[in-house]
Amino acid sequence: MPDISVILPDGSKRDIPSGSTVEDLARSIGSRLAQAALAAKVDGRLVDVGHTLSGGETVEIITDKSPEALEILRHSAAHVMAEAIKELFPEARFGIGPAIEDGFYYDVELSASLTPDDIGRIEERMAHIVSQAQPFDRAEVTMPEALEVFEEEPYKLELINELPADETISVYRQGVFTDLCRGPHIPHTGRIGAFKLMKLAGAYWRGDSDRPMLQRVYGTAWFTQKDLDEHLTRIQEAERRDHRKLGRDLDLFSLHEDAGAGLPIYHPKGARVLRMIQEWMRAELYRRGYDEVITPHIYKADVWKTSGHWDNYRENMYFFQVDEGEGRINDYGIKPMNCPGHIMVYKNDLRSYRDLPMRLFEFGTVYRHELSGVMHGLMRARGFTQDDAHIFCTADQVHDEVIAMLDLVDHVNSAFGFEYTAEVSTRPAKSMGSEDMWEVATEGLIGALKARGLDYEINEGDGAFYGPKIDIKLRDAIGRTWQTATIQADFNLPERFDITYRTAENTEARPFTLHRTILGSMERFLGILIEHYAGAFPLWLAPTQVVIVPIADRHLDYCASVQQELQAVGVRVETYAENEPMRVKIAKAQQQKVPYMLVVGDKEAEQGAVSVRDRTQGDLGAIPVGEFVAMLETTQSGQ
RNA sequence: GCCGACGUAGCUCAGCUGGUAGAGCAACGCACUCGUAAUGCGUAGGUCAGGGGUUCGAGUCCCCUCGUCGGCUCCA
Repeated sequence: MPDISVILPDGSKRDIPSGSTVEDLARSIGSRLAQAALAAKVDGRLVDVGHTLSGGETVEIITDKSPEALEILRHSAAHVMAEAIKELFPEARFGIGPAIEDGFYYDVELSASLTPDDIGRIEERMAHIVSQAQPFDRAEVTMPEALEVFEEEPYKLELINELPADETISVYRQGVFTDLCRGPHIPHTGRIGAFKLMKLAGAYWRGDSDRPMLQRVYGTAWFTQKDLDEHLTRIQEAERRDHRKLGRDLDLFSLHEDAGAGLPIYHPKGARVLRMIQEWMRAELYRRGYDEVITPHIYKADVWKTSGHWDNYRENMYFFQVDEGEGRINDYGIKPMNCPGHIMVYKNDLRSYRDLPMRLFEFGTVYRHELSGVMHGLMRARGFTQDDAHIFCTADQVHDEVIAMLDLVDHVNSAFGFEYTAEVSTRPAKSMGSEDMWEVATEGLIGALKARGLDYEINEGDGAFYGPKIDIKLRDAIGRTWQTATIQADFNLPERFDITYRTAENTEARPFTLHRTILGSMERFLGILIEHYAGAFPLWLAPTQVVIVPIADRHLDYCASVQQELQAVGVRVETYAENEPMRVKIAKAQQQKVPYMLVVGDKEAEQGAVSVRDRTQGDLGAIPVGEFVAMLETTQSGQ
């Protein structure tokens, strides 16, 4: 048989007999590689190890070391789960079952709801299937054949019917389960080293709330038990950091059924942290040419009619009626956004190009009636405070304004130790504003990102109908991403409220409006910070920075004088004066994640000193009070 | 809003197939006055989320509402 040759990733050529598969190639290179081969990338396209090579391709063997490997494994695990479900529930009809970050899921339609017991049974079946090392068999079929194979699978039929008529349709079979699938898959089910089913949820078919709701089973899969264990440990770590739990343990905030869902109530310590962030932010904004405004929480409905909220956002708003006397009844709406107030400030006077850019900011508390199922502690609430600002500027100022915002984003994120990425969303199908405006605004955004050397992804057509936007996603201490800052151009409001300015040529022009938040919502940002720091706020944010721990009652007087001395220089300090052994007080302060504990006994009282205990480093020994204050100042100025 | 699970003391949880509610921590009181992560003893604390129903009897079974959790959808 004549040889063909393929190119390996290192650029070398390798001759193999014609008709060889990827597996044959791997074996010809080495038996270890043949053992390790999971799939391959042929000319950049992922294929199974059973794929027949035709010669001339560039071939990269995928092993469990490859970046694509886990995704392939998890996709295969989804098929194994589907097989198990089909064995247990023959009436099951299948939707889709992709690999996702950290795992996979499969959507199925069943006559009855799955229970946690069922999950256990499915896992057992899966373990059995894995132990059998069932091969994944690939076959290519024509459209009519595919329609026949899946005649009892309405969801699969829907997917097939949407494929282009000339598409090669591949199906994969292992055991009793056959799936419409592009592949590739691992060679056989035995390669799934470790898996676990994680949770059950409802999911609309194709994400459409008008279509049937299927049952979604989530799982995770890894090459080794060790990897799975580490994954489970990471989940535990995330639970340990959960801001809802820490918020209670650290006495930061609470949520009350009686008060209403999604309405966080801040306790003194939570309020203190929030105010620290706001004060810091406010100083930063003044420095950057912003002016603070304060606007009402409610407006007459007419305002919301003008702004468009009445027509487009009403179901998310709280409206109420007020009897103003003599039978006059007015509708009022609670603000879900701060724009109208800021616009009114702008509109209050004639504006000239000399006034621009005008940067108005507000810590504006807004209320949105979010769907009942979406609330999540501080991260998703119905009442929250945005660090909101609107910049009114001319077209040619957009670029510099956006650069300034990105600069602020960078400053803020690095102050808290976050890395971040940017995404640009462009014009959607349904949108307003001229092509020209979109062009200018989108270029302004992208140009600014480039000027700052920030990498970004583009979400084509994902912008708001009123303008393009940049979203900033930050990455916390354990690698999770959160959306916080958003920078949006808005063509809608200037139009609706008919705001203008006088140009240098004494003509009337419409300003550009840029809407932006840097922290997003204070609630969400605080929640992210709590989880990022696992509750151990850095010194400058810690609600209590120092706890004084007297050893015995006779030291209380001295404690009071130390406390006064610290308070005098603005240190947030408490004394644990209750009648407990000192070990207990230290344990409590550690649990409260207080940065410094000052142990005070006979020795310290005599010498005018304090024994400093750092929450992470432990006992640092005794130093004079003045020295401790200097130490705090040094640490704090690092911020 | 939709699917599923859940809601017992301030917190974490126990309470089997219906028979009149329990622990640890926290709180309060007393004793101990203590040297770097939890002193001992005692006391008090619950309309078992709320409402309705089934039953001789409901924390336990059924229905509704509210809330929480995990997803979906939404995120002008």
